[in-house]
Amino acid sequence: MLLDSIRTQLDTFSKSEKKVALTVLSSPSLVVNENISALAKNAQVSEPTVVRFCRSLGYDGWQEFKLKLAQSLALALPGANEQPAQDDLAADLVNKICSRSINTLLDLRNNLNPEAIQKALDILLRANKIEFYGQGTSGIVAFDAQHKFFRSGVPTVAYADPAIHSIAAALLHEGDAVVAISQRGNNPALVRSAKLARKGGAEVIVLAPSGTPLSDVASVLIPIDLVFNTDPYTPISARLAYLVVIDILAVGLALKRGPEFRKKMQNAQKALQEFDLQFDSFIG
Amino acid sequence: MLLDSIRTQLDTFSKSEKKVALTVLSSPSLVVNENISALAKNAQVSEPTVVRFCRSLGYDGWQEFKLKLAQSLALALPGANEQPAQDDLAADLVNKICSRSINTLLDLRNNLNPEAIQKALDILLRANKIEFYGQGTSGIVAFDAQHKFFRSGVPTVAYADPAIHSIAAALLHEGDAVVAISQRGNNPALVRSAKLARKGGAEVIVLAPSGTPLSDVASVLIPIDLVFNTDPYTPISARLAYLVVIDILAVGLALKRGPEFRKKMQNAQKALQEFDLQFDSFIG
DNA sequence: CAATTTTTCGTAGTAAATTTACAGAAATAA
DNA sequence: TTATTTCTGTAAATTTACTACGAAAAATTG
Repeated sequence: MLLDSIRTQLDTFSKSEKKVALTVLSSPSLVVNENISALAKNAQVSEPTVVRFCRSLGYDGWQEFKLKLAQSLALALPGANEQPAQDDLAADLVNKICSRSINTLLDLRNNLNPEAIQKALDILLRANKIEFYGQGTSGIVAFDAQHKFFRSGVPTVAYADPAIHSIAAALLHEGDAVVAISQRGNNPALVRSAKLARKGGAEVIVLAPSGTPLSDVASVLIPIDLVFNTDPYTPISARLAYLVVIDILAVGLALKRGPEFRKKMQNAQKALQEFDLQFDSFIG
Repeated sequence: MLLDSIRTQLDTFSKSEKKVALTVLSSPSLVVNENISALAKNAQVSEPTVVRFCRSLGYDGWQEFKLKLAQSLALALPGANEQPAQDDLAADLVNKICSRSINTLLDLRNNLNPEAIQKALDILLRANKIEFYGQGTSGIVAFDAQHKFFRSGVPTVAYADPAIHSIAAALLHEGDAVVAISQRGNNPALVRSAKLARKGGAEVIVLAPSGTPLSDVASVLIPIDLVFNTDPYTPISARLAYLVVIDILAVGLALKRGPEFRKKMQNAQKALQEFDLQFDSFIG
């Protein structure tokens, strides 16, 4: 969600740009229906400042920003932005959380940069070894990634412990790749490990919001600009976006590797089935 | 859908306007990304004709039309409107996998049984202790669940090892709850542990496809009937559905527990932030 | 079939909106 | 303080969208 992304980056803006940001957040639909001078007037800044604000967010200018905002607002499914209330029936809960998750992915689909994916895939394809680093929720994403890449026969590990991944990072060489995952992008241990990895000559693919400390040390940044919402009632649906990006990378790599991979994958499937059968007879 | 509306009105347009209409229909995204003169050139008409075309559709002019079209496209699933560029692997990949994931969740929203959720929540609310069992991919889901429920102050553990969870299951009593997660629903170890748990008096919530061995031993079944696709190129997006169901349960439980929970959650957030700061100064 | 009216459409010009260039102001560092 | 960098607004330039008008084409009528 674009608005979330603005909210997250609020502190990275300058004083005047922040005025613009707050105006946009307080009445986004007004922004979509008006032109740049109306917004400038509303935010009590000059028009160029509005343009600079748009650029800070990574857009070409006002035009593109307005368009993306309009799209983002259009995606807001009914109920998706409402907080589930206490007396909600289960049905309502199901609706709201599903809708919110769907929104997150719709948003991802519209904003995920294919070029970044392409670059990341190039690195992964050449890598001798792939390591996934993440902590907390992102640690789970890291393990999921490891699980998925491992199945396709690529040598991978995942670390969720800061002490461990900093050691691991120091041992990397040229030709190795790290995928650093963080939903807030400001985990100091992770930033440090990413730096270490790069110093050793490894490539670092970062999955994090743009404009964060972690994103700055990336060889390739895959920006995921969704809010890390601290409201406890809000499910951290951003995590879904991360998982889908991992899916994309895993499938992309598999496709690039071609038939060799397919065979390995089938073997893995087969091994799993045989295990089940054996186990079945074992336990009776 | 705006494009459909253009298609139906095709015959009401004049000759030149029809050219515009056909151009828009053949590559809508081009229209959204370009300006009026690009479209005019592409359709081989003059710019005012494009404006007239927009007016014929009932819009104020090009600006409004473009905005509405962009919104309309944001909502539509891609592939329906455009031919995916053959050489652009990354963009295609992003689209396909996102769309597939979105469809999975749309499907979930339509089919998830709220009554089952309600029953599961009742059990979880009463539970003294909650254990999550799952293996392989579902093991990651289990850990994710543990992570989420743990944060809300509910005593929970997650096991992904069959040997371990069968021991754990044997130790459960009345008042305890197990959430057994399986994407195929036929993992013998998991079925066995579920049976053990029930024998000890614990309630077992099952997340699995209906009609599977695991679903038969459930106190409450939350059926997730999505295809377990064995095609190695297909990401197992069913996993997303499981994660969202976990979200629903976690949020639902949090809501039922009310403000007491909210406080605990805030404390957890605070602890995390303080840890970051400490760690920051520690590593310099 | 010619004359007239109506509709369609492009050229050229206008108005508006967005963006750039630049310079002064504010903040930061030395 | 002074120097340097960063921010921000003014004003000018450019791009973009739109209007006015008239020519061509089509439709209507005598």
